[in-house]
Amino acid sequence: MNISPPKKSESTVTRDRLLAAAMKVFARDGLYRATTRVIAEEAGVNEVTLFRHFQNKEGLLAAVMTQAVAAHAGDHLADEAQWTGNLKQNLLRFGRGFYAMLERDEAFIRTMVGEAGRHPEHAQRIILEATRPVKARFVANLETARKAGKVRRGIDLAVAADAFTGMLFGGMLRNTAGCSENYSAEAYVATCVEVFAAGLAPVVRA
Amino acid sequence: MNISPPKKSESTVTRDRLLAAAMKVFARDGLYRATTRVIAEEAGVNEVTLFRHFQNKEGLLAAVMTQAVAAHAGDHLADEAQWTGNLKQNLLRFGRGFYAMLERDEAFIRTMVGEAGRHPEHAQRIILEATRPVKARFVANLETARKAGKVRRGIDLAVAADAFTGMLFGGMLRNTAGCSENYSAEAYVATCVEVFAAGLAPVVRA
DNA sequence: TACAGATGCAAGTGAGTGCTTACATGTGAA
DNA sequence: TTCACATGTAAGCACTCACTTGCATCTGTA
Repeated sequence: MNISPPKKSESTVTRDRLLAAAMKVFARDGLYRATTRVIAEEAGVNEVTLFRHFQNKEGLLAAVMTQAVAAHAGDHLADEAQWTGNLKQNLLRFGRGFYAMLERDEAFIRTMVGEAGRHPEHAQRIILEATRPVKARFVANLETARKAGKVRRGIDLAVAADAFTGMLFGGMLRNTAGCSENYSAEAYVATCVEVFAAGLAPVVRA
Repeated sequence: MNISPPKKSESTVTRDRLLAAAMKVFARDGLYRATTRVIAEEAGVNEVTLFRHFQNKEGLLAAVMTQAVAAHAGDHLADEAQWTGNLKQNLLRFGRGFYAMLERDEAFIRTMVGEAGRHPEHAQRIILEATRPVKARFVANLETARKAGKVRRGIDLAVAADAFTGMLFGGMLRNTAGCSENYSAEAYVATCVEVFAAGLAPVVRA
């Protein structure tokens, strides 16, 4: 019953290689199809070592989630632009960056979406925690823009922010599935920004 | 090797019950977790009968996909409104209906999204075929609105249509995962419509 | 009644899959 | 050298799953 777990000064490098491999295989094969044997092989590590580190597959998954949150939470925080300037330009820059991030993590995101119904606790936590800082900053930027008179009143900016990211999200899923007809991802993002920016713009009184 | 496949005048009722059960179980448990045993049990049919009808699990999946397309393709075609009137109102009605449809099929949609990377051919076909008529009609409606002067120029309406549905799509995934903070689905749809309608509205020249 | 096609039932096969056990090897610190 | 710790190797256990086989039963039609 006792698996002699590595307690102190454990080899972090092996652990990290297992986590990276698990992340890759989970994303590629899905949470269920992914086998501990393949993950261990991918990590260049013996399968038994995997169990010694993470007890079981569930534990590995949990660790991957935690690490994924930590890995992506810092994304796009280097966004130091003043949103008092051209709203459309700012939205375009943010939108492109956000879309690129979505596209980069497509495989993992897909498994998360698919498995969210089966692992609500895990999925919800990872999505919320991974999204929160980006969203908070985005909303703050939109508020800055509003204070500068670039955004009209009467719109809940938190919801609008989710609408914008949701738009990019839905588009990424469609595009990467090859279900977009005759236009590029860049064109999609540009149109999203075009419409969204105009949708937020203050009403011009004639 | 020969499984004596039912050839003529096969019992369609058994087949349909298997398809319905498969749809349900695939959506609930995911394409991989779903087992032929459970599907057969859910259909109130012997497992062997399942194989006699569909040869193997893959064949069952293909049949489910085909049927799903047929089942949903006719959705929302009863949209006879003239889009020459109030754009926001029309968008709101369409948006609500579309969102409701997404919400109704959430489980199945999630598995499709998750599995799209693993079954590109199937997924792509089903998404395209299931989406095309709704999208075509929506785009046509937007064009009608534009001809009536309710929509500005300079926007590719096909892309904009995808942006709008993508926005609802992304929002549905977020909402149903419990990752939306402090607002309802209805509020989300309303905000989407508000922003999108304003984004399409002709520019008012001062 | 006779027959064929659709279904049920019981049992089994072979291939994974998560996880365990027992034992051997390498390595760095005391 | 010694010893603890991390890892490797080999084997296996219990279980599930897709899929098969052989035979019995029912039901509608000719």
